[in-house]
Parts: sequence; C-alpha cells; structure tokens
Amino acid sequence: MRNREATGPPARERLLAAADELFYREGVQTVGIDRIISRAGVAKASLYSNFGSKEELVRAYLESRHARTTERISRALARFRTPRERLIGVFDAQGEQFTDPAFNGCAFVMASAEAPVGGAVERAAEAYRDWVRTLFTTLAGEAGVADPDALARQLHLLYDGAGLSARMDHDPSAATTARAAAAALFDAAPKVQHP
Amino acid sequence: MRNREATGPPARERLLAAADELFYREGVQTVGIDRIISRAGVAKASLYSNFGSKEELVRAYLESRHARTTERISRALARFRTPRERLIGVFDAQGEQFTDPAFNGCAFVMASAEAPVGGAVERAAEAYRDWVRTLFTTLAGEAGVADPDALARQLHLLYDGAGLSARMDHDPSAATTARAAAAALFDAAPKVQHP
DNA sequence: AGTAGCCTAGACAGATCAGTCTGAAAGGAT
DNA sequence: ATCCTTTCAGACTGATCTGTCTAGGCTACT
Repeated sequence: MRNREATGPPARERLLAAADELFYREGVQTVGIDRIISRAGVAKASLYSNFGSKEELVRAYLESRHARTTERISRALARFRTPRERLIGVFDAQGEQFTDPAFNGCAFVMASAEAPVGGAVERAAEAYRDWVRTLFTTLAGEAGVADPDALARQLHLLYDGAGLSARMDHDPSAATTARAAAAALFDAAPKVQHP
Repeated sequence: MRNREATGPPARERLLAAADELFYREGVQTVGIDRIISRAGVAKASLYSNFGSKEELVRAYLESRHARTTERISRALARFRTPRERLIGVFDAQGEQFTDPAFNGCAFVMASAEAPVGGAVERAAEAYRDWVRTLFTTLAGEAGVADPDALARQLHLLYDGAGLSARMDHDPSAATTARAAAAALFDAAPKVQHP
C-alpha cells in the first residue's frame, strides 16, 4: 500500500474534492478534465482508472452533494422541538447555506441545466428531489396537517424558489422570505382533529 | 430590396427562430453555431454579419423571449377583472406555458446556469427578473396589500419554484399548486384599510 | 448593362474537448 | 532482490468548437 500520510489523501478523494469545487462553481460542462486533474494534482490516468469517465465523476460529485445536504439538514432539524418548528426550520437550514460565500445555487438544478436528458445527472436530481419532497411530506404529517402531500408540494416550490432567487438575485434573504411564506401556509392549512 | 415573398423571411429572422428553438431545447452551450445555421438554412457568414458573435445571438434570443413572455402574461391578465384575480392569474398564465410540449423550464434560468458570470446572459436574466418582481409588486399594491413588496417576493419564489418543478419533475400541475399557495398567501396578507 | 448589397457554400485556422497510451518512478509484499 | 500495484507526466488522437476568409450567385435599383 502507498504511504498515504506522506502524500495526503488518495487520488480518488482529491479528484472528488476538486470536482466538487470546480463543477459547482463553474458548471459541469464548462470545467474540463484538465482543470480537474490540475486542481487535484493527479495524473489524467488516475482519473480514468478511478472513475472511468467524466460522467461517472459528475455522478459521484452529485452523490456526495446529496449525502452532505441530507445530513446537514437532518442535523439542523434535530435542534428543533416541535413539529411546526422542524417543518419551517428547513428554510433556516437552507438559509445557512445561502450565507456561504461559495454558494452558487442548487447543484442539481445547475447540473441538470447543462446535462443531456436521460443521463446520470437527471437521475441524481430526481433522487434528491424525492428526498426533499418526502422530508416535507413527513414533517407536515407529523405536524398534524390534514393533507401533508399538498402542503409539501407548496413548500417544495418555496424551497426551490428560494434557492433560485438566492443565486440569481444574489439575495440570501430569500430564505427568510420563504420561511415567512411557509409559516403562513402552514398556519392556514387545515389540521387533523386532535384526539 | 430582396424578394422576401419568394425566399421567405430574411436571414436574421430565420437565425433567431432557429436559435430560439435549439437554444431553448438543448441549451445555449450545447448547441453550436453549425447546428444553428443548418437549422436556419443560412450561411455562417450571414450569422456573423447579422450578430457578430454567438454571445450576441444568445442575447438576442433571450431578448425575444423576454418580449414574448411579458406580452403573453400582460395579455392573459387583461382577461381578469378584479385585482385579486389578476395577481393570482399570473400563475394561470404560467400554467398555460407548462402544457406546451416544447416547455423546458425558464429560459433565463437555463441559460444562466450555462453562461459565465458577468456576461450578457446574466444581464438579460436580471432584466427579466426585475420585470416579474415589479409585476407582482404592482398587482399586490393594486389589490390593497399593505406591504406589496413583501408579498411580491413570496409570490416570486412560488413563480420560480413552479417553473423549476414543472421542468425537473415533469409536472405541469406545479402551476395549480403555486396558484393555491399564492391565493392562501394573498388572503392571509394584511390589507390597507379601505376608505 | 452595370453596380451595390446580401446571400450561399465551404475551406481554413486556432483552440479545446474527452479519452487512450507510453514510459518511468516509488513503495509494499514476497 | 524482484515483482506488483499505483501513481506520475505528458504526448497523442479524433472530434468539435468559434470565428475568419475566399469565391461566387442572385436581386433590385439606376
């Protein structure tokens, strides 16, 4: 085995880190293989022995984004006590992302806009969107909403719109706007009769 | 002057039509010059004598999208009588777009995701977003909302989210979801005291 | 008839892209 | 000491991209 303490993380991890930074900042189509390997400090052959193709590297990049985002939101929601706070707290967790100077919109939206239809990017975006939708639906149900799916769809629109506005308008306060709208929608939504 | 009845529209218009179709369906970065001129049936020199560069063609494409969208929405809103119907009717007009089989998301969002920052695409997107925001603000004010800007920001999130969801989830009903949420937000918003 | 203004077809240049391949260096295992 | 795996650096291929240029054709007006 190679001495990893002297040379740092193995090539695969350095490639993923470089891809995460460059793909997210400049786009998966714009950034070429040469930029990635130069940033990662590895040889081109290492990229292709580890990932096989650029599309597979993009897929791995989106998968790591998915895992990190779901973990971050889940951890942030654990702070809240009531179901209502957790439901609305999704937008607080989102807002913390917007203040990151590296924020550049939803990675799945951005990648999807560049990728061809029916590819790995589209499947990764679907998986992420399913997770968000299910999260809102579950939280709405736990908060006693009579039609959790209908409210979840509305909140998902706010979630998407906030991510888009934060990027395109350079306005991190989109999260607080979405949060206020989400609170109003939740409070106006019919609840199940309490036993 | 050239005989336009025999040869059809001049090269500039045919180029814009081809750009509108191909850029919107496949992306401004993916579609190359050769695809455009082949689709338009013109020579490459005609493209560069009319537009000067690809970026300028992209700019003209987005400008025509902007003009058509604003005109379509304005025309659709003229059908409604009350200010409340006009405010919520924006999402009806949006929903009619979603049922178009050629619909592929907001052209400005898609182009912005592919274009470099600080370019003509970003400026075109800003102009369009300003128009949408101003439209919502004006309609909210006419409908007696006490804080028209705050409600307009919320409705803009729904508008963006609906366009995104309609594309990424292949779900045209995002417009009706947004419409219902918009109605709930409007009805819950404080109004100015009526004279 | 002649001229001016668009137009077409396509070669060409220069850059960049994804992906393959060669050859060498370095450390662990046998 | 020798093999084996991983890695490195970079040349190379073939395709594609934007943009320029040449050469000639068609139409309208004078």
